[in-house]
Amino acid sequence: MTPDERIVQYLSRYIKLDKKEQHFFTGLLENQEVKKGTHLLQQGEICRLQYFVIEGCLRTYTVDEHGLEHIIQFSQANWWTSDLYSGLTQTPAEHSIDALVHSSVMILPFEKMEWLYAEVPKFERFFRILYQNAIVSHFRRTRESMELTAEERYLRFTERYPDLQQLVSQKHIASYLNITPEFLSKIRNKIAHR
Amino acid sequence: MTPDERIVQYLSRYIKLDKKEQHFFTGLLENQEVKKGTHLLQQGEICRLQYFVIEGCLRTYTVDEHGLEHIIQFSQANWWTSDLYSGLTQTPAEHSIDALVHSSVMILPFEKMEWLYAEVPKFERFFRILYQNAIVSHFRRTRESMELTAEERYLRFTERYPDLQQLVSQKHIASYLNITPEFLSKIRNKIAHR
DNA sequence: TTGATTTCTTAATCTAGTTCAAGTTTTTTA
DNA sequence: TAAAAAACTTGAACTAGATTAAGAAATCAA
Repeated sequence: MTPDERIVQYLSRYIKLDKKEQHFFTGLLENQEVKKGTHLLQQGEICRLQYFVIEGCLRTYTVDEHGLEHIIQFSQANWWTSDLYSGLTQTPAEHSIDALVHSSVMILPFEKMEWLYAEVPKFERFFRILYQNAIVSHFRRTRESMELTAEERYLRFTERYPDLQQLVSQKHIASYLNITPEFLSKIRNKIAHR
Repeated sequence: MTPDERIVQYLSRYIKLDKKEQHFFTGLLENQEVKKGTHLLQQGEICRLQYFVIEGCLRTYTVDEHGLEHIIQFSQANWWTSDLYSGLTQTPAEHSIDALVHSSVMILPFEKMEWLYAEVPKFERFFRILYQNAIVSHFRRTRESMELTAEERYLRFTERYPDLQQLVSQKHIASYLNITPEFLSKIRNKIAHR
């Protein structure tokens, strides 16, 4: 399947588009192959693009004032990512985005969004549903960060994303869980000897 | 202004509705006066209603397995709240909602949503924008919980919500910041003597 | 393929924030 | 308006997780 076909199939879970609408949409997109380590967005830049992952894995992260990286989100196949606030307001991004493995992404520029909504209002519905689901995930993450210990969060992570566990380094998982790599190592050791 | 007028005025920031559309929308709503302490949703129930705060303040929180409360969100005037996942899937709610002070809310039932979207598609746009903004806030909260110390989070909170600081108890602010009331008390003492 | 770099592990020491407990102030209720 | 309940404060003891450091294992680059 081509990337165009992949994203259209993905959309069909949420909205039904006719051929003309599909074509209009895919006409706004560009496919990009992204090598491992490539930066798609740097903190401080203005975010002009939204990324839809066809395959591979991206990370969205910030670097705090002590130089520590904090991974806010991993984005695997069929996930969208960008710095939404920066993209909407055209102000400098708080987040950086890069590829953790070789990836294939579709690019949808923010500047095309109002045109898309005007031409195919079904995309208002699509993004309404997409964002609705994203909010549910964010609530869950906030809840789990408040209720669970580091070990519990790690176990949830391995259950929820068994594939990610293989794909990305422990250092990155630790960053996502908001603990140090050293402490994650101890947690894993403890779990293994149980 | 009546509650109907208030919510219509609020909507006009995002979408332009004619009289007929306004009327259709307000016809789906009910106004409710909520006394301090009233439970609008209990963890475990199925969430059937969405609340829009006209005035007052609600809290959305969970109770963990140790019986500790964690406040996920405060909702003041012009904020929406509900347990979105429960409402969308009609499964038991993870969150509870109650009123921290006497409040006035508009109620929009989940079961009316598809009808609303069908009759007035502009509401797809409205909720798309609403959810978009909510995601921006969630990202910011996640980032701050990862990057900042308890004291820094408290200072941000007081800057961002100076009014809430007056309105709700320190116990609740501590819960929102994910620290104990004792530790918040110490932070405040430290700040005061500086 | 080897040397360099990065990642992971282990252990000692440290600290931000928790827990427990007791006293004080404020708010609620009858 | 008095008494009960809830919220806030303070301090001592504790702990989950951080920091530092050094070695081992894995990965990468030439």
